[in-house]
Amino acid sequence: MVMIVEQGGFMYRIGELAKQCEVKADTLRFYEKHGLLTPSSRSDSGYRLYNDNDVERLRFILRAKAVGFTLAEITELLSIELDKSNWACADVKGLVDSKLAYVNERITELNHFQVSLQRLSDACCGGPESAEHCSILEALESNTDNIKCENHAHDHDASEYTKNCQSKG
Amino acid sequence: MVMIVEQGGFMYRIGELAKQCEVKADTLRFYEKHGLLTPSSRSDSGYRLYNDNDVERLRFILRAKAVGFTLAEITELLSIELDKSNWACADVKGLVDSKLAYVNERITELNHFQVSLQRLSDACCGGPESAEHCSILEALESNTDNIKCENHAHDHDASEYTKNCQSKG
DNA sequence: CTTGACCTTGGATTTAACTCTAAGGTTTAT
DNA sequence: ATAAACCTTAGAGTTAAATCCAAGGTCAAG
Ligand SMILES: [Zn+2]
Ligand SMILES: [Zn+2]
Ligand SMILES: [Zn+2]
Ligand SMILES: [Zn+2]
Repeated sequence: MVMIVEQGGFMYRIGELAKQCEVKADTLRFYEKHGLLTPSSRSDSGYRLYNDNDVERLRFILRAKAVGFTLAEITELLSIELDKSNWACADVKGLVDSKLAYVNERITELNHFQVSLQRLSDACCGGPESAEHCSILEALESNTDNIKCENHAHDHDASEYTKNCQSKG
Repeated sequence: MVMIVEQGGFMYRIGELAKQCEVKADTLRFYEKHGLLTPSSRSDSGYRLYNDNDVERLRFILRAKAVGFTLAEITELLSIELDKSNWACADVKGLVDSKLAYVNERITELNHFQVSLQRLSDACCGGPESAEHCSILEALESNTDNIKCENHAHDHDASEYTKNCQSKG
C-alpha cells in the first residue's frame, strides 16, 4: 500500500480507503456524488485522496448505517455534526426517535408475517404426498383466519405432523 | 354498478373489481402484465371482464401478499394451486418455510437496529440545549459500542434525562 | 348531443443504494 | 517496455411493486 503523506497524516486513494473500511470504491464514488463524503483533495492525475478526517467521516456514515439510518437521514446527521452548536439535543434525538418508530412499525409488520407463516407451516405435514389437501393452500383459498390442520389420507404416519396443530390449540 | 351476467355468475369491470377488493385498477393491470391474474374475458369494446373465478384468484393473491409473499413467490404458489395433484405438501411447505426464514432474518436485523437506536435515544436528554455534547453524536463519532450518557452542562434539570441511562445499567 | 365517468394502450417514473459498463488515463513492478 | 492493477468519467442497469401519464375510445344520463 502506498501512503501519500499530507501534513501530519496519511492520504488514501479510493481503493485503499475502500479496502480499509470494507466498502467498494463504487460506493465511495456514490457517496461523493450524493454529497455524503468528498475527498479533501485530488492527486495531480485526478485521483481522489482521502485524509484522516475523511476516514472519520466515512466511519461516521458507516456507523449510522449500521444503526439503520438511510443515506438521506445520514446526510441530516452529518449536517448537524458539522455545526453542532446550532442544533439542539432535541433535534438529534428527534431523528433517532422517528427512526425508532419506523423500525418498530416494520418489526410489527414482520411479526405479523412471522406469526401467519408459522401457523401455515405448522398446519402442513411437509411430506411427499399430493398437495391436493394441503392446509396451506386451503388457507390461502379461504377467507377465514382459521387454519385447519391437515387430516388427509396421507400414506405416512399421521402422528408426526398432527402434533404441531394440536400443540398450538 | 352494472353487472354483466355470465353463465350463472357476475362479471366485473376492472374498476368494480378494484373497488370490491380495495386495490387500484392500475394494480390489476400490473398483475395481468405479470401473469398473476388475467380476466377471463373482454367486452366487445375491449374492457376487461372478471368472473367469480378471477375474483377468487385475486383474493388468493391478496391473502398471500398479506402473509408476506412477494409477487414472484405468489406466482409459484398459483402455479401449484392450479395443479395441486402434481405437487407435494413438501413443495408448498418449502415455500412457506423459506419465506419464514427470510422474515426471521429481517426481524433479527431490525431488532439490532431497534436495540441500537433505543440505546442512543436513552442516552440523549432530548432537550433544547446545544448538541455540542450530545451522546448520540458522540456515539456515532467513536468506534466503541459503549454509549456514554450525557453529563453536559445543560441548563435544565439533569434528573429528568439521566434516569434513562442509569436504569439501563 | 354533450358531459363525465370509465375504459384502453404503451411507456415513463418512483424509491434506495448501489452496481456495472465502456473507454480511456496512471502507476508500479518486472 | 509492457503488463497488471489501479484510477477517471458519464451514464445505464438492478430490484419490487406499483403508480402515473398521455392520447384516445366507450357508455349511460339528462
Ligand atoms: Zn400434507
Ligand atoms: Zn400441506
Ligand atoms: Zn442533551
Ligand atoms: Zn443529546
